[in-house]
Amino acid sequence: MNSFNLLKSIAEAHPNLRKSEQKVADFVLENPNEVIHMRIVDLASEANVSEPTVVRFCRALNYDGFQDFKLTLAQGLASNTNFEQFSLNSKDTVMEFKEKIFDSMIGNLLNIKEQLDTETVESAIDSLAKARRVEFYGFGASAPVCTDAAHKFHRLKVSSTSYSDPHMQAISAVSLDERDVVVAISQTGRTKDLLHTVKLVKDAGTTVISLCPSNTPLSDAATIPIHIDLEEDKDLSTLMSSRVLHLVVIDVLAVGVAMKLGPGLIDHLKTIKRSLRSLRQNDKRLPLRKPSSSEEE
Amino acid sequence: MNSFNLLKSIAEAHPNLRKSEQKVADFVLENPNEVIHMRIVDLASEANVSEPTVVRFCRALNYDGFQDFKLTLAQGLASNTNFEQFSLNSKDTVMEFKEKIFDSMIGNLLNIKEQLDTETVESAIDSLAKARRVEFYGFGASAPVCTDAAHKFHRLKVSSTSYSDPHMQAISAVSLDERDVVVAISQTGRTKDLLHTVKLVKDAGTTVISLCPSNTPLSDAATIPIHIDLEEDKDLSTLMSSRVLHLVVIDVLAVGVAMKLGPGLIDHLKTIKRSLRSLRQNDKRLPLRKPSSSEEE
DNA sequence: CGCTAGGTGCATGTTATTTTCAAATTAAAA
DNA sequence: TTTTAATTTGAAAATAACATGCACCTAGCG
Repeated sequence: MNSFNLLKSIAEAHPNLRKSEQKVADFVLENPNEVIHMRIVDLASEANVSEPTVVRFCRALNYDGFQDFKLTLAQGLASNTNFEQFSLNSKDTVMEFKEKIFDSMIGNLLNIKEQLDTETVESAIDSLAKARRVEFYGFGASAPVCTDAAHKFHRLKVSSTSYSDPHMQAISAVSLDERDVVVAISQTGRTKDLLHTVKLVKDAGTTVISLCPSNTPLSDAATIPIHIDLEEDKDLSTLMSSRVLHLVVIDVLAVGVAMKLGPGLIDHLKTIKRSLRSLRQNDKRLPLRKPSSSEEE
Repeated sequence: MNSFNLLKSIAEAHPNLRKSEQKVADFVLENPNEVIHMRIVDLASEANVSEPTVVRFCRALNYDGFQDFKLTLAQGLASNTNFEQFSLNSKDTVMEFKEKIFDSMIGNLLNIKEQLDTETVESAIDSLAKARRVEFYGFGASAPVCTDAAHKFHRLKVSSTSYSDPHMQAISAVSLDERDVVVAISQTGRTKDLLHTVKLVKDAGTTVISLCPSNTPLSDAATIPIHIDLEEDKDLSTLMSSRVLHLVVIDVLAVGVAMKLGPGLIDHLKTIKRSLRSLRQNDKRLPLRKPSSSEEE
């Protein structure tokens, strides 16, 4: 992902560059799309510097040379289909904010994909796979995430429930012990009631996996903290993205558990849909549909 | 997007190429990521052909020369970070399936972003903005989506509820009329109970927005059908993606409604978090945190 | 069997990139 | 202010990469 931020990193490095190198930097920042088709001579003359300076500029940014730089730039521009944070203007058309919302979602997914620590996820999967019971706790916007998670783990034949009521959580919490696992989900990592419940279950020796930003009370309290750090909230981005990110991370956990418990289970996720088929309405006039491409509602 | 299909187009052109050019093609197809950092000499020797052949190969594919080809290839690879459908092998490492799950999610988002019909979305937003009450109906995996949606619309001061119990749906359904809107969410578009409820509310003149695949009974029954068609289910992809896609589409609707009801509401989505602050735990030893970057749970 | 056309690689020419080194500029000290 | 050292910059040469012309080879056809 170093290419992803190339332009940004040029801008950052800008002050540390030499005067004539800055000229190059300026030109590149202004016309990145031209640059990738330019030869070093062209770029040098356009930026009013000599060719060696261009090379030095590339080296200063830790590239092997001009070619390497150009290649990386090209990649950056291609991948960088601005999956950036968005900010909504009240005069955006539907088309525009639709794009913005999707792009920012995608950008956040890309970030978390990079960020997600594999080892932490592995140990989370381990403990989930061994658990006697799994409970998901979360409030507000995280409540539906918990429901969904419990639903998913159920299919893996893992005994699981979700609670978004602090009393229910507390009641359930005291019945858990070291054989169980709690997954605490929070966008803030600072919800008092959730922290309270987590303290309860930790006292009983239960493993607590957290899904929340790092350096938060919840993250600190968890046995296995999975950090979900979004970029600073530009507008509504955080609001919308976190729950989706939580869902996707839970998908990763679920698949991991499924694979651990036996390859058959992966199929089990799929086969359940058959038992649900009777709940479905087939098209009346059409011949029988091809094996449905869908699954449980 | 011509770069997007570069590898594919090489494969297509393959039979039309000369024998030695095919050797080049084969090598490129097998090691695209190496190629972009190779010099023409390396590629030539790796593919066991001469350098001119490599150039001819590039020309045959309508590029100016080797450089041009390499650049385009690099771009293609960058954008094309195979956001393709995945298929899980039971021997995948955590790292591997993590990537697969995220990539397939991103791929699906990109697809739906393209696919989502702006006009349909606009009219959905219109009716939602005018509605007296909005109700979200869905079962199984779609139930949490409904809860989340209701939650979100609540913040827009739109009176909304979600039901994932067929009886509750039916009871509530008969109380609606043409001033109300129902959003029916389904991954299959064929859930009998949901179809039944939809029939009830349609009889009362209520607008029904559906989120489900096209050409399904639900989609046909809806007043405003929003089509969510995923690629044929490769493994678990559909299973995991649809609910996330539904959530994101609902985000789009919610933002649209917020913008329609008045720009203040966009802020309202954000300001609610203040009222929730008291539910949070601040770090005990640290000075007061900077204005929290988070929001309601 | 020989001829022709298309395909291939060698060797060379051309162009682009990198390095070297000296000039110039700037900063620092006297 | 002048001198000196250090850093920055560009000119030119060297190197490496790429493209092209041409000759050779192979295969297909008469």
